[in-house]
Amino acid sequence: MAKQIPDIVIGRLPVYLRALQQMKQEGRQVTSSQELGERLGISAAQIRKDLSQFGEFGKQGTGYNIEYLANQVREILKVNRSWDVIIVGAGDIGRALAGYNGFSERGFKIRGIFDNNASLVGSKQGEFTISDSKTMKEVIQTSGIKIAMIAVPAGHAQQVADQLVEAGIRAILSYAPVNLNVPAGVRVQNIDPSIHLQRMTYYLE
Amino acid sequence: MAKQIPDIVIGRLPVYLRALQQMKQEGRQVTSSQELGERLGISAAQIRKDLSQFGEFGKQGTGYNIEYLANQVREILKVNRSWDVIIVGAGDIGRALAGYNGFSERGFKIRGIFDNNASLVGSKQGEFTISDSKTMKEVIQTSGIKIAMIAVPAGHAQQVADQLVEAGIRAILSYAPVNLNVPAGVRVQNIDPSIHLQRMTYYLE
DNA sequence: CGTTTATTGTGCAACTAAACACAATAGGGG
DNA sequence: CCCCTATTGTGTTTAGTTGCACAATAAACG
Repeated sequence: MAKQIPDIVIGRLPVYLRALQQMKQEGRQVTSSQELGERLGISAAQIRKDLSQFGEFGKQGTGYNIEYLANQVREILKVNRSWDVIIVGAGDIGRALAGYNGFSERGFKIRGIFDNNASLVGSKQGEFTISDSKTMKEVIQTSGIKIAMIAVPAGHAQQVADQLVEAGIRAILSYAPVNLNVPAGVRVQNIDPSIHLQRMTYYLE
Repeated sequence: MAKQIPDIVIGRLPVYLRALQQMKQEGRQVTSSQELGERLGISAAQIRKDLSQFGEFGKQGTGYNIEYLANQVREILKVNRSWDVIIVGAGDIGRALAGYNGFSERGFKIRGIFDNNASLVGSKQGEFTISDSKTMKEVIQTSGIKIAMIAVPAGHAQQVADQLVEAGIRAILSYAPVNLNVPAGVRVQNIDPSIHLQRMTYYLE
């Protein structure tokens, strides 16, 4: 088996990719580890070493072709294709996620939004109709969906996560401000604005 | 000067605090590094070592008093008081943030929401009235606000960040999917759902 | 009041990550 | 075609982080 890549390296690749996509949109053709590093506040050596884990993508003296490198990183991250995603919870956050058009160009397609509140089920939310949570499992399994975003109140999140995992979900992005416990093999990422803010207050004043 | 605490340790403290607050709400009085670690998927030794950077908060044989430890962590993170925060951008995300009641019990108070779209200015958003971005600087300076959340389109985020920093903001939580460049002494945290999702797809399939 | 159990705080060892520094070399200019 | 400049990929070194293991000790129990 190939050498195990550190997760911290994987975590930086999406940031590199976002910067490359932006450079491309600016009409740029090539860049260097140094320029990329300056934009991102990361050392050039680290960028080179991260990329070298996966192959040789640059040219000495010249740097990296932006489009080529972006495609290589997409391939590494497996976002050179489109992943189906569902949203659970049609409150403010769920609806904001459903209305966000940034997913498609980054490798994701929203396939549905679910809620267990009967008064919301059936109503339109942008291009989506809110579905009953009871139908979630069937949708996940018939479409083979592997990724879900949880946007339900903290008190329901663990129960929702359990249902999702049981239905076959393998990656969860949770907006609920609680720690989720999931079996090995299921990945979880958390977004909790208070946590992010508290991480900065230590340094203030 | 006291020993420099690693940022990675600071980053775990809010997670510990959230778990402690939850335990308290469950009516619990004491816990141990082991129990906390199991809940959070972190080794007990790491939790003990992290906390030991700041003092001795536990009792051998017994563990930690939950309320006491939570208060100590709040003090370390400087969230044993309330920080004023403003929101810039009154789109879906800005409005969801304005309507979220989770901030107050975690040390933050939303002081205003700003947008430069004249057709939004003046309209009510929950308990807040959307203000014109032109008035932002004055509000920041007269109230001495240090923290802002950016929820504007990617193309405007850098410019908004520049204005905020110039007005005196020292910590920014950005929901815009771009890298912000800020001077030393200003902290930035980014929330970009695509980045979080792309960090997981590597491990799928 | 001694024994047992649980659990902390920490020195040290092991591991992981970042930075340094340089040989190799692509491409441009004369 | 040779020299110069820019820049990669990587071996080595340095720095940072985590885990191990245990002495110290608090509390419970008989």
